[in-house]
Amino acid sequence: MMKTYTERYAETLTQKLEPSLSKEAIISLIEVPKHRGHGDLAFPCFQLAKEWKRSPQAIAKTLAVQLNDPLFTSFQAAGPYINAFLNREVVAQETLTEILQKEEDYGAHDFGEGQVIVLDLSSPNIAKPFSMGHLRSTVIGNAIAQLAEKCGFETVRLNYIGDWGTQFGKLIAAYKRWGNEEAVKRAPIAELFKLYTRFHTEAVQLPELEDEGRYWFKELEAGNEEALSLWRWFREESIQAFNAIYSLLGVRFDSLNGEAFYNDKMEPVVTELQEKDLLEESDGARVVRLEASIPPALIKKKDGATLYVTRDLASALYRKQHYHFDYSFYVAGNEQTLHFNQLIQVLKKMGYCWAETMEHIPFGMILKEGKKMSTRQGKVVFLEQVLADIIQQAVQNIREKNPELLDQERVAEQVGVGAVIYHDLKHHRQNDVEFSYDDMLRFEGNTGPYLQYTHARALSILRKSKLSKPVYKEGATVTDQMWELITQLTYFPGHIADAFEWRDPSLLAKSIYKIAQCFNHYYAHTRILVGGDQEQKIALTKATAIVIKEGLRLLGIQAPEEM
RNA sequence: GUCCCAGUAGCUCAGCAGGAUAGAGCAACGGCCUUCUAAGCCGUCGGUCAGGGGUUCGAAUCCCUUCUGGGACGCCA
Repeated sequence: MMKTYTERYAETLTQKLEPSLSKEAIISLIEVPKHRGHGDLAFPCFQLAKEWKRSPQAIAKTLAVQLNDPLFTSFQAAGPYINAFLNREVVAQETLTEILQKEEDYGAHDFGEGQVIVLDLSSPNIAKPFSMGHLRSTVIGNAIAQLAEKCGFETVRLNYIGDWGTQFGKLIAAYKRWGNEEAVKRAPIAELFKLYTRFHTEAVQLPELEDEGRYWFKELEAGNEEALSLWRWFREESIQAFNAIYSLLGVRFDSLNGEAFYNDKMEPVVTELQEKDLLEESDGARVVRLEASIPPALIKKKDGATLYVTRDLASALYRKQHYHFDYSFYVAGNEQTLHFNQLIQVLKKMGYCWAETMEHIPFGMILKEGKKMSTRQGKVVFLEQVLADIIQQAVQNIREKNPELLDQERVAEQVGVGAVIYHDLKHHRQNDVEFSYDDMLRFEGNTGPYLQYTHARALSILRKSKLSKPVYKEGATVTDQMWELITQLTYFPGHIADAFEWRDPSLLAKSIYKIAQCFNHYYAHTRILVGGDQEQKIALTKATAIVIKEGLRLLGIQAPEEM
């Protein structure tokens, strides 16, 4: 692990610098040079220069010759830096042995042991299409959950389905006017969405439609059997359709408790707020006032109906009670930042200090031509369609490139889905992502299929070699290209911890991409099954395959053995 | 109007708890399949890091400001 090498370097330096700089200070100063010629680790001498009132160049020069550590082959002064060069043979041996021994456990941490994280992710709305935005929440949330598990946490994945609200009144009204059972059964989401949008377009001309919608929602809340059974039916059909998507994406949930589940849990919260004297009246609505910098949280409408925050308060309390979480993550869009701030603040005012452990994990929107995709303008893109198209593209590629491949459909699915997931996760979580079909249908360069392809080729070599359990023995020449790759492999465990700490799967995506890139450089220039040092070369290939596969798994992407 | 976020190569994005020559992918152009899968590899082209101030030995990175784009701002979720 590179961190330990940094520590080793720091220890060596500490012996010479002890009174002026502590080991911790030295560790934080050490950096990985951008350019290979500058070695593996660098120590800048600017701080010492200040303290010792000598030029950093002079300090580097005198200090470099005093350093000595068998783990390093040399310490070179280069201007104001002391560049350390690791002993490649030793590091290669240590790292590859560790990977080959631990296999998919390589990169695991234990700092989360004994702690529970609940994650709120995906949360699609029934009767609305599963959009690219929900994809982000699903895929980012799932990757963070996997990372958490890799760090020792126990996780609970919650899908807080949007299965209640005035839109169901509208939907029932629309169904009763224009609906058709067969059509809904055939394509539930598309059909329900059609009804929903038709309701909105026709309501412009026919204002009484709105009243119908309100009427049916009231009936629904009052427990009208006809309304309830339609609601249950819509919900079931939608969930089944969502499940098809989830199974393609390889995401499972521990709970599907949606908004409706909390219907009977909100009144107690309102009562509690009242008892704690936190509710105030404002323009007929009931609100909780927060710090001046945050607008008050609306708990009840003028007409007494509850609101988003109310429901989330109820769900937060329920989740704490039910799962005893140590952390609670909400993977939801950037635009909901204010809402989650309010939620957490209200809980704190209620005296629940565990609200501190709740965290909104925001992500950027998917844009089309630089603008938000809006349902109204029909700009929304159905994930189902995207997945179908992309899998089709993968089928075509396989036919062209590897027609003898067995199990083509399954591999096409893995590749297509991998492309979609990776395309999403490679971007920094909080940045908006420009939606581009062309980009997603591209399987070259920094893409999921590139990583899968690299892995498949590595396995292909391993299949051809007769060594099933290669061992890396010291003594092989570590070439520059091998070294580049090995260095990247040493970073992997640290990158996993970083990705978890920053709640950002893109850090892991970058790490694997870099590994794959280095392997491809190496592979293109070295014949692995020919010539000397064969076992070492095979060991390196195997270690690379293990790490890429595990990295992809953490992102929620499968790694086919052939493609 | 108030508050947040972003502006880096033609396009999509990295780099941003300050550090040595600003990086990928795509697109364009030119190479590499008689030997481990060409979904690959190698090379060329391409940047006043939005503009202006400041802090610092040193700024794409931190602070201020202007411009541009986006989002959030009480009865939707």
